[in-house]
Amino acid sequence: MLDAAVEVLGRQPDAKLEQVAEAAGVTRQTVYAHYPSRPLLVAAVVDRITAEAVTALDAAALDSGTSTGALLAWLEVTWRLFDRYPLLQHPSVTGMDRSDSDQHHAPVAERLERLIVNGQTAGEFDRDLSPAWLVSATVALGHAAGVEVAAGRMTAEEASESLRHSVLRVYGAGRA
Amino acid sequence: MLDAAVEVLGRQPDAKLEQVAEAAGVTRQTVYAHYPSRPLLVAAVVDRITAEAVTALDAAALDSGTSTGALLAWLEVTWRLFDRYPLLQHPSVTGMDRSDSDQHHAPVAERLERLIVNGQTAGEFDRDLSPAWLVSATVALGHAAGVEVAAGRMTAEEASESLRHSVLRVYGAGRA
DNA sequence: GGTAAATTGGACAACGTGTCAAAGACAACA
DNA sequence: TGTTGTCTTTGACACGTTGTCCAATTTACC
Repeated sequence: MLDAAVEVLGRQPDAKLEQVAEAAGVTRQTVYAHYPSRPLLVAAVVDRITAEAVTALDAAALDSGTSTGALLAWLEVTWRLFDRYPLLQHPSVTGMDRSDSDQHHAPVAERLERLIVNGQTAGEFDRDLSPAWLVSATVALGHAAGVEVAAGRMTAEEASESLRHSVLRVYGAGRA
Repeated sequence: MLDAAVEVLGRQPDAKLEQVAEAAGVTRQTVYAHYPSRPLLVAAVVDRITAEAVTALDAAALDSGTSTGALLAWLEVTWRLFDRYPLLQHPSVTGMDRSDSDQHHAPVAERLERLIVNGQTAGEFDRDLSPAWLVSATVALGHAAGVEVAAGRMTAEEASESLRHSVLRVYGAGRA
């Protein structure tokens, strides 16, 4: 049933609980029996997607090779997920950060922060922006790229390229 | 009465129409008489704020001096507005972009795009990222900085500094 | 003063969320 | 076979917000 929720809410974040229930082959009240409120359900969905992301991320071996390579791999993996699950761009998730839970997608951000620190101490990335800010900036730029694509103002390739380019610049990477 | 709406919704984007009406000294139905739906009302509010922004922007004489200076001035002005009106960070406005109206806050983005083009042709900014993307990236970074402050993870000064630093890097400015 | 406009008050439908209680299904266990 | 406990279903309902309608009333203008 979480599967159904991931399927429905992942693609259509505004779907009503009734539709989730229907997709799961159950009743609305049964959904409530498992997840007391909508936000809690969404949180569970995000957790599941996060787990998927972590798997993909760890398969990408971020700790080997250059930090720049790892960064690009991270962008590649998360970029794919963002376009598979529009939910991740949706306010109900984006806005979730500041209120109660940073813990949900934390593992993903954590891996990024780790590779940033590696890159900074290795001298690959510039050291005068804090890792925490760079994480936020990276996510923000990825979000922007996704919006451009969704709005039809850029192709997925253009956006992806601009994103890589921009992020590398913010990190102060790629200078001799 | 638009004044009241700006006051209330600008600071508290989730405020109910009743509160807007109360602040305006009228009834809920009277609000509906002027603005048929909530989205239309917030659109009007955004328009008003945009006008305020344009005034401030034009007072800053963006077309004189270096493009870098103009960029920093643009950031300064919009940064101030973003923190005076949390509504601008709210989903109802942020999400408004992609659906129906880009025209509302367009003048602000347009001025940024213009100075980007100036900077690029003058060789002050790098030319291999499109102005349109740089606009989106700038707004996204500004948004991220605002969120960091709102979440208490950075002070307004730290965020503002990181924002300036990051934006300049994305633009490819500040290199010998 | 009289007319047209705007405002008010009250009531109401629609919609989604969340709650509750009672009946039904189904397994495990004796 | 019967019983117990859990999970699901069904139907109903409260609640809050948005949006609509209308008759009565105030306001403003000529």
